Amino acid sequence: MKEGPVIASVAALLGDPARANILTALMDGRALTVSELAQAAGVTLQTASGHLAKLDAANLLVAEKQGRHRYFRLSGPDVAQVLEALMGLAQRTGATRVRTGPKDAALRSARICYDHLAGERGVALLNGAQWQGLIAGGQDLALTDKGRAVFTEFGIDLTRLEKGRRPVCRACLDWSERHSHLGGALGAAILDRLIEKQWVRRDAGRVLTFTCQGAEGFDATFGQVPDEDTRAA
Amino acid sequence: MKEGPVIASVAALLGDPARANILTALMDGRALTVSELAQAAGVTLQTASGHLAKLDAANLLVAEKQGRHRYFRLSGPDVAQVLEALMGLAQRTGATRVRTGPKDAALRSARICYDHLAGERGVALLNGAQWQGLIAGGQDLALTDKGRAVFTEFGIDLTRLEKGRRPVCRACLDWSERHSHLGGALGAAILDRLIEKQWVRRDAGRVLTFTCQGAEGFDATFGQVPDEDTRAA
DNA sequence: TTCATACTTCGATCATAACCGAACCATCGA
DNA sequence: TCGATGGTTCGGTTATGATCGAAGTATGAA
Repeated sequence: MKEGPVIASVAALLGDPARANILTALMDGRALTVSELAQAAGVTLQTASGHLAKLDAANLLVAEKQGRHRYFRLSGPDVAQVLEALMGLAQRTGATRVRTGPKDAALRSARICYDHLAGERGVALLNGAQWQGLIAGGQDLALTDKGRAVFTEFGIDLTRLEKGRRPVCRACLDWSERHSHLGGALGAAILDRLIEKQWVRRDAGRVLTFTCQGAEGFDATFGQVPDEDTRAA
Repeated sequence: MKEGPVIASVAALLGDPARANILTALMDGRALTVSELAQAAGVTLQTASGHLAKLDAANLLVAEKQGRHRYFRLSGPDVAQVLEALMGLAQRTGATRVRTGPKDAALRSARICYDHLAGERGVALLNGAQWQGLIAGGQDLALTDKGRAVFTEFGIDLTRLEKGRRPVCRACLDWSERHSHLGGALGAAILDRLIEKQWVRRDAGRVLTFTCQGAEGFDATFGQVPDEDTRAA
């Protein structure tokens, strides 16, 4: 049984600019309405409706109806990951003239990948957590006792995370950095907390912007530094 | 600048069954001729020629002429990785009726990803190497001193690997296992060595089959076991 | 109940691209 | 040099699919 047609059926869905724009608009983990997605894709409502029906039928999206509004979101983090992989490949192969504007640098620095922190900051988070012994296991990531203490102190309800079906710690390959950042339920919870503490704010699209205070706090909490005294702040 | 069209341009290339078959046929890292690829894709020579021209122009493939033969191979491991990512997404979203035949199980057990070991065995290799302290760093993988000794003893010329441009240790996400296996120059060298020692042989397509002796030797060398006494064999 | 808004469906248009037969070009070996 | 083999290019065919105007359905608010 050939694998080509299976790959092609998924890839063909991504191979239309309007549909790719729709999926990209959803990469920050939010749910958007048909109208919003039509606008994001630059097509009419009816065209967007047809595209969304296809993506829904293919289980790339999940739809929820709220009154007369129909909200769509990505069906899982692996969709975002495939999109990121394709962007990385496009860049490496020259399919995109890399116009290094401020937005590109911002995306590289810190962005949302589905629901967790990605980019340089995202990779730094995972590397720092491992360096400090909060997360162990290399590939089968797991919280250490020390990590449980630190993340609990940081404001994360670990027992709630562990009750869910989603793996707590999951390495998620970051294509702008070519290393992994932290996905999974913990990755998502950390991003929520960062935003809650106003260390980070959502910016245009998937861009995340650290506040000055937030960058300091982040580095102090998750940086690869001699940890005990710098974290007294 | 929207990312949709960039993603779509790459994805559209993968979205044709014949082209996807061509790329899949090259996923085991070999270079094949136009005729061989036409056969693998199930199209005529002239159709394959057109497809290959497109993939070549997009830098997804690299072509080499040898007399009247024209050989193509993937332009890098990230192409294989994108294909694996798409296969994983296809499976999760139900785009493939998972007919669990022996071939699927064999691919899951051990297969070639570009030029290194993937599947259960591939993940076990990386996990075991980290468990034994041969490779450190979680995400920024690096050889330890102990690892240098063990891999050298295993028959790998590390100084040659380090002279090349390719990173020695690289985590490569394994989509059948949802964890990373070991890519990079070391991953490739290990697979070469496994084949050389006849612990593994190439089988149909990308399937790798461990010999009995090879499975034992592999587990003894790279398994997550109390290492000192079992490795005396 | 009526009107406004969100969304879906239908039908027609039109551009695109995969496909293959035929012809041509390039290389190899007798 | 000729014939065989590998591969490219050309031209015509045909199926596909994105697009949008128009019309219809569903929901919410006044």
